[in-house]
Amino acid sequence: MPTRLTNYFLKTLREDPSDAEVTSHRLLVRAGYIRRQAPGIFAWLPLGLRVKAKIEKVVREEMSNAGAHEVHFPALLPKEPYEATGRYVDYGDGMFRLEDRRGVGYVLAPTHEEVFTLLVKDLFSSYKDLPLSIYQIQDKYRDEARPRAGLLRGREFTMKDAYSFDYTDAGLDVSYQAQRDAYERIFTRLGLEYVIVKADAGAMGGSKSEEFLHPTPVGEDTFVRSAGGYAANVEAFTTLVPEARPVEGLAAPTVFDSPDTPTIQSLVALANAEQPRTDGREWTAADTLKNVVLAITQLDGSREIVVVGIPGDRDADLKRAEVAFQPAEVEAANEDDFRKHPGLVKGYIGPWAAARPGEDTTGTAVLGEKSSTGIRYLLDPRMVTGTQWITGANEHDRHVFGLVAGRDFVGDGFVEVADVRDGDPAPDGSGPIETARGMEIGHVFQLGRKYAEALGLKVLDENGKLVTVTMGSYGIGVTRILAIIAELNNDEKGLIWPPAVAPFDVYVVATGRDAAVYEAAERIVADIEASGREVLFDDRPKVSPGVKFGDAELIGVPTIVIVGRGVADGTVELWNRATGERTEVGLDGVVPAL
RNA sequence: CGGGGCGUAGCUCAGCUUGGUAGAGCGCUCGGUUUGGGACCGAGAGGUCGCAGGUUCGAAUCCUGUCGCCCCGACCA
Repeated sequence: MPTRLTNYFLKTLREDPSDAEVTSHRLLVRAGYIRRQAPGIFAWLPLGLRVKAKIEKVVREEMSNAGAHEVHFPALLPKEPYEATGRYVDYGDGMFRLEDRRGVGYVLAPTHEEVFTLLVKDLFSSYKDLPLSIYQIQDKYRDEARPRAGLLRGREFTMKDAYSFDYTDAGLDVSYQAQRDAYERIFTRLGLEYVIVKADAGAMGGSKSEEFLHPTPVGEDTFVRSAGGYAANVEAFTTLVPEARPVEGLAAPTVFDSPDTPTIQSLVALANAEQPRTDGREWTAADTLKNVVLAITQLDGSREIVVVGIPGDRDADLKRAEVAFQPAEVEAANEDDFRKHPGLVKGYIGPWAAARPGEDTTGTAVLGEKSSTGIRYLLDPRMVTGTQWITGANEHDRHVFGLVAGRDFVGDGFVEVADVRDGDPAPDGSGPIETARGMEIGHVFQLGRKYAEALGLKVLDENGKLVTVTMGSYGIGVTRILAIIAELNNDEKGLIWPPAVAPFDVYVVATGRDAAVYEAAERIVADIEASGREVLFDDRPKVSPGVKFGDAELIGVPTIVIVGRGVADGTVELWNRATGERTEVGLDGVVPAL
């Protein structure tokens, strides 16, 4: 049966909804695909549900090709499994938690690793049962601090999440690769440009992780790539570490007066005036060591002050810092923190100080484990042994020249906190990188044994030994993909769906009030349906042609058939929504022309 | 959580500065005309002006509080 507009649940809006800003949100609401229920939560209307189903169909076919089997879990789950893996706490405010009438705790699942693991544990106990890949397409819940941009970042969203179970690392590699390949096929079929980047495993835990990012200026992720093929999320980017250099023969550090040097620039200018280099080049900000004081708050609420040393020409990137210190929260130290640590002379912080302030050039460590302050000191990876730096002398209006890493100061370790720039070298030697923005549309993880360990998922191997299963988890944001496709395919008149995901194949418009037109339209609709295509039929009487054409364009079905004044001459028009091209065909010529 | 904006009819908004008991366009209902680009005429239905308190003879309008929504930032697998 054709879907007729006279009895469809659809109402288009003439004006943009006032609460929608981004294009996809605006058009999906205006064209009657979705309706907002609460911030970041949407109802799906018949048209929207159809598009969602088309995307899910592609995902299901490729999951099947990858050997994964579909299951379905509740979204409402007991909290215990999440407590067992620590995520009940680790997830923080991002997880919806609730209680039943007896006070028993539940969660609305943000992802389903725990319950998939427990289900496999329930049923499988032998290596002969593995490998196994199972998935579901289910709504996920995350209490986002600020949902925005309609479907692009909601609190409820549909996700395909797959999980693989292996008993060897090699097996996990194979399962991981199968999902990764499936993702490439899915995004290709959906016509979505993507970049696969090295990612940070984040709260999911585990080791190897890659993200599929759709490059777009409005994306929330920054990633880097080199011409030589390196690609990584900026949070997972690692610095190319220079070779250590010999310390022998390097001059001792010298302390100098440096009044009125509140900025790195003013310090560099002073350095060039006071102690110009002898090798012909000038001092630059990259020769200075900037010591940034961070406050790290662990999940249990304890607060620690950490100093990170980075090249003076760079800023600390708090997102990268969050990754480096996760799951702790990171912020810049406040005045209170400085009061509690008088050993840090604000504005003149350095890892080293002259033994007798204001005088000699023998010194002592100020930062790091065996230092006077005992404050943890982490260094940028570029600060290898033998590099020399200009930095604060821990005295007001005093700096120090020629402080040698590995000799005058030693960090408690290295940390990737400095910001990443266009032109930085890729860590694999594939050349300079450039940065770009992207929106995460898929993520593949090798979880390893974290979840199986925590929940006790073990199987007997060939030797009768109990081994812990190793897992992968693989997510695709179905509703986010839908929004991105809408974002990419539209014009000032409305949506323009790619055929693979369009809610219908053909949109038939009957115009005029001649009964013969409607009879002809009925026959054409029946013909098209008989050819196996889905038809949305605008059979509304008493609606003017302008309204009908406007709705057809807004809704965005790829092919529109106009049955109207041409019927008298035995013709109708085929209208290509994407190109705007219209062609006349005979009444019986519609199906062959499609 | 910080900054900004907004809550008035189903939708998009005006009215608020200067207090006098609520409007427009679209949509909806009925009758008629119209039918290839969001038609027209006529008659209607529809609103505790987010909520609570206060000032006042009188509050959509002024004051206080509160709730909600949107945007930017922080945050976010």
